[in-house]
Amino acid sequence: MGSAPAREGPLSRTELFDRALAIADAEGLEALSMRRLAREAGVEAASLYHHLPNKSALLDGMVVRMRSEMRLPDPIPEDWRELLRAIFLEYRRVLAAHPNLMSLAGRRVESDPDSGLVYLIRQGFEPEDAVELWQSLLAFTVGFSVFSSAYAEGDVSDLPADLAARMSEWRDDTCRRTLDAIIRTYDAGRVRREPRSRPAGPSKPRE
Amino acid sequence: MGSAPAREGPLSRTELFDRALAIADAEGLEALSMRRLAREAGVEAASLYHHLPNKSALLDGMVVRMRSEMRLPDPIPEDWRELLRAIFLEYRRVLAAHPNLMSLAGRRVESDPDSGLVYLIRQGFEPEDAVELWQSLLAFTVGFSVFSSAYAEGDVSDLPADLAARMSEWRDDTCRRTLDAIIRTYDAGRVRREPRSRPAGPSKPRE
DNA sequence: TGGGATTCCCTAACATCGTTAGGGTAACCG
DNA sequence: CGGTTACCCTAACGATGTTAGGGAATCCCA
Repeated sequence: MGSAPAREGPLSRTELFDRALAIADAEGLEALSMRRLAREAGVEAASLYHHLPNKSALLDGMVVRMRSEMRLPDPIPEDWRELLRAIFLEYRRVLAAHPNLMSLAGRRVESDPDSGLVYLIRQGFEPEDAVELWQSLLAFTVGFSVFSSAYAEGDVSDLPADLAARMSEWRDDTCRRTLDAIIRTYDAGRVRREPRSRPAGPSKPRE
Repeated sequence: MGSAPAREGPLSRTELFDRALAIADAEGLEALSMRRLAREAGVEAASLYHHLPNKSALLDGMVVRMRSEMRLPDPIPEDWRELLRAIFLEYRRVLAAHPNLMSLAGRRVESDPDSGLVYLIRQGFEPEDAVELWQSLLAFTVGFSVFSSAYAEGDVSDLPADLAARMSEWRDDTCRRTLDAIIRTYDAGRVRREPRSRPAGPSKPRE
């Protein structure tokens, strides 16, 4: 695995994050040690501590680095429901692309991408509703991604064999279907401030 | 912290799981080492390996032990929607009671409590729908619990202060509200096999 | 009843881990 | 020119999971 044992310039934090991510992707999180990362970077382990306070900061950086891989469709969808779906399906895609990082998925880290939140509010959501919707989508997406990664794939108990098999598949369809369910329900149940865009059916009041 | 340094009988796996859970609850997962557990059990570290193949098996056992704390209301709710809600709210309660185990919450382990699945099917769910509903509820519940635990509570970026504050609260209301949203949507959208119980509105076919 | 096998614990040790202390060299800046 | 900083080094500390090998007690069967 490419590691030039002779360096020229000094290291940078982002280089370390990249290399760490590569190691974890290729061989799992438990293969990522400070010594291993140092070797890969052509440096001794102790030198890393001039760039990082500790290993936890390294993991944080990897999570941020991973999230930065999110890409949204170029003409951003006009309909906010579609946008939300795009955001969280994309989040799932990125998480699924790094299954070895799944155990870090719940790790909260500075500058979460919640600028989408203010967008929701600008779309006429009451802040309370917007927060609940955002939290729900985030929780579901992360949870679903964790389960769909092979992260400790145990046997599925003593169900009828076909059910057991189906139960260990975590399909994109299911994820999308439930994301839609959450979005639509919160759309229908929210307190409107400024009416907006399309018909959207009779908004039956919540409860 | 109760640890009788002198043993009489031999250890049992369940005793080890109990003690391990106690340690993790009290001082966090990183305080739980094989040596520490051994000391707590009045035994030397190597002896543990006569009862457990490795530490991973210990963690598995702790997860099972934790799940066994789930209790359902004694007269089991007749309405299956209410039952589902009870099951997953209870799961959340148990998870929240062991915040230090949150990073293990995604760990799949033998004999998951999916006997509820066959119950759903017996209630007239198509197996496909039942699996998707179960997976969705499970994913959301675990995800929400992970986020609501303080598991690495970072700053909440640069939102307006009130929003940021609200965003780091993960309320039971929200959990229940979204669980209901998922349950209701799958109820309305499912393919019925034997008609059952209440009116429930026109079942518009999925997609 | 005797004796081998099994159960259960021990002491020691291995490699590896995150992290810190302290020193050296080169570059930069006044 | 001289001091400070940036960056890397070697060496070591304490702790981790795990294995090897041995010893005592207990059980089971001839």
